[in-house]
Amino acid sequence: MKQSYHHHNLKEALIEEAIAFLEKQPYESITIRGLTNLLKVSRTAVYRHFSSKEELFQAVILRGFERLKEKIEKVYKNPSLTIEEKIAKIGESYIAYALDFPELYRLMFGDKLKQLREESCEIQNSDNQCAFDILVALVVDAQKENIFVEVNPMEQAVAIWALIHGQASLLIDGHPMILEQKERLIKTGLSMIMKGFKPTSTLT
Amino acid sequence: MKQSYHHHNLKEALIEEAIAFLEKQPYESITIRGLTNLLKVSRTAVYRHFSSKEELFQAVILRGFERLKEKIEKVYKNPSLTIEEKIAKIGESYIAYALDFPELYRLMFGDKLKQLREESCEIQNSDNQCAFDILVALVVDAQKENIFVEVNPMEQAVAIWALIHGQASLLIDGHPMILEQKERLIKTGLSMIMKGFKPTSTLT
DNA sequence: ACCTGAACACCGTTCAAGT
DNA sequence: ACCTGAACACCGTTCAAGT
Repeated sequence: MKQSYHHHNLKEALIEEAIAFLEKQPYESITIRGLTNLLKVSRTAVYRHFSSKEELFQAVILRGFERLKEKIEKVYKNPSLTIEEKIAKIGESYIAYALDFPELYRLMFGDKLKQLREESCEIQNSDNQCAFDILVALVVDAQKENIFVEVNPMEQAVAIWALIHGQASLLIDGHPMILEQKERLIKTGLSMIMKGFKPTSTLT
Repeated sequence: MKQSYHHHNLKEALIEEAIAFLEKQPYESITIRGLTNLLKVSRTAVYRHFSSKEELFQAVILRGFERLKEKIEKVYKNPSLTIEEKIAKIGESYIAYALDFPELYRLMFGDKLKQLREESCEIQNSDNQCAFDILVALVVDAQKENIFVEVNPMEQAVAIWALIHGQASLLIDGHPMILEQKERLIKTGLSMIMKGFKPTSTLT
């Protein structure tokens, strides 16, 4: 079992352990010494797989985006859901993810190394989409069914993303009062999206 | 001139210099040695005014919130603006502030010491309001003039705040593409707020 | 209300030398 | 593909002793 680290598992084990650490302490206070001690390897072993602490956590961030994308994709590809339900459920899933892994989420959307974030889509299989691309596709669907007014889908997608991301951020880092009202806030946000983009609402 | 630091200005100078540093480098890479070298004081002089680096930056965060509040308050109290204009202009000002001082903004809304953030209102003069309170007041005004549907003003205020904050975050840390579309994104976000909350839009 | 200078514990990272 | 052990530069912070 310990032998396994000697062959091909250490890289993976480091990423998984780093994610586990992030659930208990912030990025800044995680040390390579602490990580390696827990994995029972030497501190220098990290440098066989990553050139620096930062590069290790780039891999962690990438993993975080992959998982978020999988979660969202699962909702998008669920054939039993209407488009309205998908929009609602993707928002909920997204926010749930942020609340489940707050420090990982902070790292993903913080400012530590954005170069990699731009790559993060191309790294994946060529038939895959970014989490954002899924949202854009959903907006296009909504426009086709006349649920959303027909403007540039990217703009609507970014606005929705900003709202959800903002809600997630405020729930994680904001005033405790906000967290108490979680359910109602999600509902209000959703109603803001739906009625705001609905073409029948344009009689002033 | 140098004498002034010996009397009462060092605390203030440290805060101002720290904010200036934040415009050029991230919080993590700012060192107390670098700060004090530039101010021509000894490294240990900081501890006459702050018990730690963290406490110094708590003061910086507080200053950041004060300035943001002033900026928003100025718009709110401008009698020549309609409520719609105020909503639009507060959003723009807020986002402009985040783009002008990205690292300060990250610090303000990151997770470094939220204890102080909860105090940040009470520390100010008793006749003052939080930036958020101003937004709530504006929402109440909008409800009175029938621009917004009458639900709990807090919920609408948080939803708006989340959207603006999310936009600011994505503009600062997101894909460069988003920054290029800044003007249109702000416009789309505003339209999402207005039409979404507008009571006349409720015919499905 | 500052100064100097030395020291401490703790980092990430490097290197030499092993298996 | 790991190990040990020593070392380096750089932190925040503390302390003793000054003015």
